[in-house]
Amino acid sequence: MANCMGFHTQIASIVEVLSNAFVAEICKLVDDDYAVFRLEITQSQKENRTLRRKLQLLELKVARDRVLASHPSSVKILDQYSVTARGEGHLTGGNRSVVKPVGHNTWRDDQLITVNEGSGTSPQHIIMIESADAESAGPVVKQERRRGEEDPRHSRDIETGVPPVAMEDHTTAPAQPRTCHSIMEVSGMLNAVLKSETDRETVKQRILHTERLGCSPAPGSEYLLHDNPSSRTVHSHPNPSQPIETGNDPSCSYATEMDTGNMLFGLETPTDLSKGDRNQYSGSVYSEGCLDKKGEVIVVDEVIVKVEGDAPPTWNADSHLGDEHSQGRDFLNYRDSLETNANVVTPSPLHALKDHDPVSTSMGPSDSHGHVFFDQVLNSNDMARDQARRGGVTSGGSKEKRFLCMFCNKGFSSPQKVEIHQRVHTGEKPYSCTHCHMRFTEAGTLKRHQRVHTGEKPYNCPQCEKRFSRQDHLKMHQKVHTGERPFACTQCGKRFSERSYLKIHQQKNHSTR
DNA sequence: CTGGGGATGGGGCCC
DNA sequence: TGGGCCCCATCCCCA
Repeated sequence: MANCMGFHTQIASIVEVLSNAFVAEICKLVDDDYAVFRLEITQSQKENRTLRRKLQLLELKVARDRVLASHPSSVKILDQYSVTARGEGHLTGGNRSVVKPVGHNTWRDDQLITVNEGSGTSPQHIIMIESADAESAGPVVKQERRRGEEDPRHSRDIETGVPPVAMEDHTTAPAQPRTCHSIMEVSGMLNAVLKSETDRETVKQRILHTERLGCSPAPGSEYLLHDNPSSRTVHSHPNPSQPIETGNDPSCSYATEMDTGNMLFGLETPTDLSKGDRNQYSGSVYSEGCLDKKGEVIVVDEVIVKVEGDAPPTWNADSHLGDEHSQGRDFLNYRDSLETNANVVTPSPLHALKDHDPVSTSMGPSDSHGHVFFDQVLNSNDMARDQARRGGVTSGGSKEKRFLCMFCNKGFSSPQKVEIHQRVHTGEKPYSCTHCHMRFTEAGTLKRHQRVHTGEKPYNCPQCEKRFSRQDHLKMHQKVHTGERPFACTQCGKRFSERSYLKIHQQKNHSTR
């Protein structure tokens, strides 16, 4: 019996040893395969980066060709294949960008946009704007981007003249907000260099944070960019008082820090946080196809093309509209129209702003050449259309609208209104429904929504006793009884009670595409 | 199956 | 702040 027990003990120990060896072998195999797999992933990522660079190069060439074709004498394009050595005071790491000081709020001939890519091996491109009359050339938007080596999502930065301490190591500090940078220098219209910061905080909805960097608006500018105090954060610059390389420019300095990671161009949808959200931004949040401002400066990825005179802007939509989201179609149409008629400024819905923009026109004669830049935040052509149909950016109110949206420059009469409006761009939705996952930008919208849950329908049709939760729906419904069909199809004359019906009808029956 | 049309709900803005 | 208004997208029903 004792022998039997000992035998069993030996058997058990042998089985254990064998099983351990087996497990160890499996682990080894898994580790080996994992290493191979990781190696393959790394190689694939490298290939992706290489292809991406090639794609960018092609895009740049296309853009350059277009610019040269339209303005052979006014644009000088340089290719820079070497990384300029930077001094101690500059950012290190081989992937910084430098913004030349803006001396007099105007773009001078000798001012370069230098975009240095990290490896120093990929071609660099500088478009040097030559203006026959730089002082009158109007505002110029310069935008810089930096693409890092490890992860482009974390790699955008600006040359601020401060030590690189501000850079965050996102790989070692994942809790840190991901911060990417770009800069828009706006000179002319606001006499200001704008700096805003997109700071992907975990708090709330990745609200764009903005801060003003220690400069007051130029004396000539009576308009203020509203800085939402609720979303203001401390900038990561170690020395906030240290100005950006703007020299003694009395203008106001902002920088826009963008996360380029999860998007081609723009921000992630803010409703990523609430994945179930059926959000209208879902189709438009990546849409960069909104030219909020008139003008002749086109940002083409890493290239800034300034188009002078009344010549139409040319831009490379392919690099940004790969998915052709619905909201970007206007831009594609816009580009198409430009390509087919290179000398006519197409009456794009975006250009509608141009003619109805009291802000722009009130900026003084120096703004005769306005801006065209992509609102890289939640830019929606719907907004542009809204603005256009409401008569422009400041849409004709009698009140003075001194408080400008930092994203689209639309004017509002109070900072609170700007704050609410800016939620359009930031995606902030502070009001959440207690009955469902829906979130809203305004309290009134939430209240209205909650009737869905309560079933409250205070508006009843006097003709049919049908009840509605909203008055505008009742009003719409009453067209059924009145037979009112104010929207007529221009092609076939068919009339509809709602504009959206007409639109659908035209899309289905008279669409040219 | 398709298009028209009604209903519904969210977004945004003005007052 | 809330009401009103308009826009838009979507769902559903019906001819």
